[in-house]
Amino acid sequence: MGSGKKKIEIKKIEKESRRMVTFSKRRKGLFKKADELCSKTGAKIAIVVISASGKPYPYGDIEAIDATLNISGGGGGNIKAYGENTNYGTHSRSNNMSLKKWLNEINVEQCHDIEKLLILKKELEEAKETILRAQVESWTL
Amino acid sequence: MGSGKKKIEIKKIEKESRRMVTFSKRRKGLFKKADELCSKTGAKIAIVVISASGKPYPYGDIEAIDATLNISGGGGGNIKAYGENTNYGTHSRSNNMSLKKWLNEINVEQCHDIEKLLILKKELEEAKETILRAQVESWTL
DNA sequence: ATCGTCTATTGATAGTCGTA
DNA sequence: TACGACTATCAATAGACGAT
Repeated sequence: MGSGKKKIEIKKIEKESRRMVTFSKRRKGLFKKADELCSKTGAKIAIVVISASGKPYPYGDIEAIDATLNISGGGGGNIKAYGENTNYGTHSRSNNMSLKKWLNEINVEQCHDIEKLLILKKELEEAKETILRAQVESWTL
Repeated sequence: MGSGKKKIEIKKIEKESRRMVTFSKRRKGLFKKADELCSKTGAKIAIVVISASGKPYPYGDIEAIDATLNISGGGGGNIKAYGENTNYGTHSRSNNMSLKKWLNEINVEQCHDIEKLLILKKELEEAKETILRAQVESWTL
């Protein structure tokens, strides 16, 4: 049997493989939490998680994010997300490249379709709650 | 004594006051989860939660998001986040108004210093290990 | 009211094993 | 190698209460 959860460790996980497993599990859990918060309170949530290896995992409407980036058009922007301090270097890329393209470029050789399928699957599952959602939409936003 | 957690209800919470309480608690929980995921796996996370009343609660670097929106400049953009289905209407606002300004306008009476301190504290803790690069541009709300 | 605290109860997950 | 399932164990939290 598994030994269950141990005490919470704030420290970073050393082993690469185990860290990936934890990342996968917790990312899933985080998105689920977002689902619940959304469903129960009618909140709108958008999340972007970037793995330690630099792979992006968006939650929410990718198209909208992408569209906004496209609207942004030219101009370089500093990429900054939680966990990346101002003084420790921000990675910049051209705004011309949309997030969508970026996703495609980076994920070519790694899990790309799987992720899309998972997202699609999630959306399908969400569809079951569409009625509730519609109700939620009409709240106040 | 409290009756503890009941079974999870996917339904929206009816009562206004109770919904706000739940929103507050769960938003806090969501951010904590993000903290843990970030600390343990070195992931970069950016989140924007918009309450049912339309109040934004960002997690991550607000400045970067704001900057990007500013770069975006003119042009209206559709605000779309999870929980808002494509077919059920997208809420739009002018991109001319930066997120920051929007935050100021809306959160004048409610934005707490505690939140800022927590974020700062988090960033300081993270700074110790920040080597990995994030690559998220920002994204809209 | 709005918030923090407490507690019963549910939910999330670290580690292990099985499968592809 | 990687993912899925399982399960012991810890974490999150709904509701009640008290403080502000």
